[in-house]
Amino acid sequence: MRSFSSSSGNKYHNYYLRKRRKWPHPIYKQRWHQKLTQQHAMQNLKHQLLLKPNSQINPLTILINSFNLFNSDPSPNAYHFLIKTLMMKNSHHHHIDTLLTHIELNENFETPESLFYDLIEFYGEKNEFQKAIDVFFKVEKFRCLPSVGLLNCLVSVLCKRKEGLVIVPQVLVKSRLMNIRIDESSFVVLIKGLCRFRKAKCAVGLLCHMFEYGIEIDRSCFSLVLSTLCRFRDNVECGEVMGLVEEMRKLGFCFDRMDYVNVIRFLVICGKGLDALELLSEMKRDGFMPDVVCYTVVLDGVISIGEYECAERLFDEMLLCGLVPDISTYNVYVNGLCKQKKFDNGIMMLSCMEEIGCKPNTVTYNTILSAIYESGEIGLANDFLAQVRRKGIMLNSRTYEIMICRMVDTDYISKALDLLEEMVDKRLLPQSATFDDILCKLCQKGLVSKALNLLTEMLGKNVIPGCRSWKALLVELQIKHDYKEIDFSDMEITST
DNA sequence: GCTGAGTATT
Repeated sequence: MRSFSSSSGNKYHNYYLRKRRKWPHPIYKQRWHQKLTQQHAMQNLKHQLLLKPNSQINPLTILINSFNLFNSDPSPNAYHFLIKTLMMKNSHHHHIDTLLTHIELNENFETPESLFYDLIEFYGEKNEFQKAIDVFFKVEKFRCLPSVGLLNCLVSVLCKRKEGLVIVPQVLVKSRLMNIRIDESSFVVLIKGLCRFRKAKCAVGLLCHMFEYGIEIDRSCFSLVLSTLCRFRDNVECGEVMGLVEEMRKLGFCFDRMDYVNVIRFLVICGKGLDALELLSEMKRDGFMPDVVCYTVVLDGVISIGEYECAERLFDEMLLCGLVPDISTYNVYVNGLCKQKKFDNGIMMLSCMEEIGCKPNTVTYNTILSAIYESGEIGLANDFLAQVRRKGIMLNSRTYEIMICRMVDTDYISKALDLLEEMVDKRLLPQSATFDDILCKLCQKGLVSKALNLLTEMLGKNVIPGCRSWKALLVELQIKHDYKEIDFSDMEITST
């Protein structure tokens, strides 16, 4: 009772009366009737399509007949439905054009934009970009007023492939004739497309344009461009990348945690460990607490440029912050010790790591092993290797490659051959470079028949040498024999 | 609230 007399109840009551007065009974009823017949016709259409899915009858005829049966005109929805059905059938695509021509010339309804969204995406998936573009520029002939959303749909379809991306500027220029105002979302689509193809520099250009035209720039867009810039460089020098980054910051882009990490990693890759360290400080000042991964990246950066004291300080700082170094952090740290030839400290670190529950892995052992080999202390290297083997640590292909490389360098070719065999027996695939090292050495020493034997054996195990080997073999064989006399028959390559 | 897309051997 109370709700009936409430103001909201009255409002609805009045509204209902108004509606009834505005639309007299008969028309209302007529509309309702029209809707119902269209529904029946639609059902009939669906039934017909289901009944004869591979019918040779023109789908347009089926459509018209279905609606004629109920004394009604085909609705835009019916066309849309039929076209969508045809899209799903590979052999029926050619009927789509017939239907479109019919809508264009023989119908007079305003075609819903959703049909064109579907069409553009459909042609996009088939990589028929020109057809997608044609559809877009013809929508007005279908009495449809295209929105910026449809343009964005077309642009995003084009941005899926490089050959589409290059047509986008022309499409945008032409779309101005249709009175479509591109907005923030259009720029986002474009920037995403550019970043997909690593065109970070162009993307920065677009950001600047957006800024000039006062279009609001979403920070995720900035972040995407930044990470693309840092990851793929777009053939740009480190300094130029940093210049672009600076430009973005001038446009008002504030780094968040991940943005800092991306730029820091980039600086490390460029060999600018100290700049990375500086940015780490800035990150902290900005209120972002670096995590273990971030510290590890910077630690790696300063170690690779030989700033070992810096590295020590950074490591301590990380511990003071309460962060727990992980295996990668320790590996980077051990690498630093090894670079300083502090092998004993490195080996001591192994037991420390065990104690604190961060077991060294193959990377840790490889780091130490290869550093000792490199230093020329073969005795120490062999002792260490024996220790590692005793512990039952799994050696990986990298370990073998370190050892083989060293044996080849120090002319212990038979030892290298043993290691290669052991490696292959353990089903570890040597890189072609490692195989090349041995083969070239054999050729160099004039042991061509041995090289050929090894080649045959390895090819049998599906290990393929690189071009360095082939070159060395050909050179050697050419010197010793006439080219045509060589019998390659037992070295036939069956797989590549 | 938020953390994500990021780390180690040449």
